Amino acid sequence: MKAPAELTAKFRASGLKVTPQRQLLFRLMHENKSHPTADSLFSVASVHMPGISLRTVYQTLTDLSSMGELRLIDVGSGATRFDPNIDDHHHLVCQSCGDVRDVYVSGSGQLDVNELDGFSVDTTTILFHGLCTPCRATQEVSSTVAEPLVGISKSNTSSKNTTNPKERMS
Amino acid sequence: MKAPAELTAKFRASGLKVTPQRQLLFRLMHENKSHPTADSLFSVASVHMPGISLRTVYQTLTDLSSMGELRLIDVGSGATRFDPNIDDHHHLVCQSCGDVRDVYVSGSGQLDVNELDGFSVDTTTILFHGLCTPCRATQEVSSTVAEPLVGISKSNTSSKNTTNPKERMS
DNA sequence: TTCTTTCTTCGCAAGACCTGCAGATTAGCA
DNA sequence: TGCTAATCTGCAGGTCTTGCGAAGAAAGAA
Ligand SMILES: [Mn+2]
Ligand SMILES: [Mn+2]
Ligand SMILES: [Zn+2]
Ligand SMILES: [Zn+2]
Repeated sequence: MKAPAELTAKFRASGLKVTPQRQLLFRLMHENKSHPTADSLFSVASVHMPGISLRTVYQTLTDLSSMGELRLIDVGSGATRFDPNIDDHHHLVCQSCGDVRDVYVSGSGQLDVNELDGFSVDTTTILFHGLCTPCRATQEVSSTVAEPLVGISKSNTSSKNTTNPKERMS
Repeated sequence: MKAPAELTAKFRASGLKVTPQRQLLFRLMHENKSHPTADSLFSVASVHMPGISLRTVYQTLTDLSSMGELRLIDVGSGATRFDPNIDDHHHLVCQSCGDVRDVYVSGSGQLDVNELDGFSVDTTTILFHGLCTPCRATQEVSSTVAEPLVGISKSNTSSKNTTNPKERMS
C-alpha cells in the first residue's frame, strides 16, 4: 500500500474525496503488519477518532482493495483480514492465537500439479497453519492429555473466533 | 470418507445412533467430489427426504469431521465446504463459477520458506484460483472491454456468492 | 468567502452463515 | 414391548458484512 500522501493524490485523481476518516485509515494501515480485521481496525481508529463508524472502515478498506492497494486475506477465522503488503507473499497462521504473519515462499511457481486439464491458474494462495513461538511454549507446559482422535467432542476446542484481534493491533 | 456401511459400524461403535437422516447423508457424501456446502447438501438431501432439517445436515457434517471422515474446506466464498476426500490434497477454485476441484501437488513439502523463526508448521493449505475450462471459454467471448485498474467499481463483479452450489451437486 | 454539487459518513436494517437450545421423537437394547 | 439416551427439528441468537438513505462535508466555481 502506498504512503498516505500518495493515496491522497490517488484518491483525488480518481474523483474521490479525502476525508479525515480516510486519512486516519491510510495512516493506520500504512506498513501495518498485523493483518487486522475491519473490526479490530475500527477499534484502533475509534481511539484516534471517536465516532468513526465501522461502516466507514469497511467502506474505505473496500475502496483501497478495489484500487489494488490492499489485499484481502481469508485465513478461515471468520472475518476477512486486510493486508497493506501487496507483494507476492503468503501467510503463517497460528492455530492457537490466530496471529497472521507474512512469509515469502520461493518455488511456489514450480509446484508440480497433476491433472490441471484445462484449468488455468491465476493466483496461488498458501496458508501455513501451525504454532507461533509464544504459543508453542504455552502448549508444551499444558500438554498432558491428548485429544481423542475419534469421538464427537461437543465442546469446541478450536481457536476459531476465540482470539481477539483488537488486542493484537500495532 | 468411509463407505456408508463402515460409517454405520463406526457410529454405533462410538455410541452414536444410525438414523435415516445420517444414512442418507453418508450416501450423499460418499465419493462426492463437488465439495458441497451444508446448504447445497441440504437441498439435495431434501429431495430424497423431504422435511430433513438444515440443522441436522450441519450436525452430521460436524460429527463426520470430528471423526476425521470429512475435511472442512474454506475457499473464501462464505460457506464452509465439506470434503469426503481426506487424502493429502489441495484445491483448484474457479473464480467465475465457484467450482472446487481436487488437485494433487508434489513438492509442497519442499517449499522454501524464509524467516520461519520459531513458527512450527503443522499443515499447509494451497488454493489455486483461476478459471475452469467452461468458464474460460465464456470469458474469451465476452472479453472486449477490460476492467479499469484504478477506480472504485460499485457494481460488484466478483463471483463471491453469485454461484449457486445447489446446482452443481452430483 | 460563499455557493453548489457530488461524494461520504453514519446508523440501522437486513442478509448470509452458523450454533445454542429444548421439546418432541426415535434408535438400540433388555 | 418398554425404557432411556441420543437425535431431530424449528427457531432464536450470534457474527460478519452489505444495502440504504438522510444528514453532512470536501472540492471546485463564482
Ligand atoms: Mn501479509
Ligand atoms: Mn477436495
Ligand atoms: Zn500463537
Ligand atoms: Zn468455472
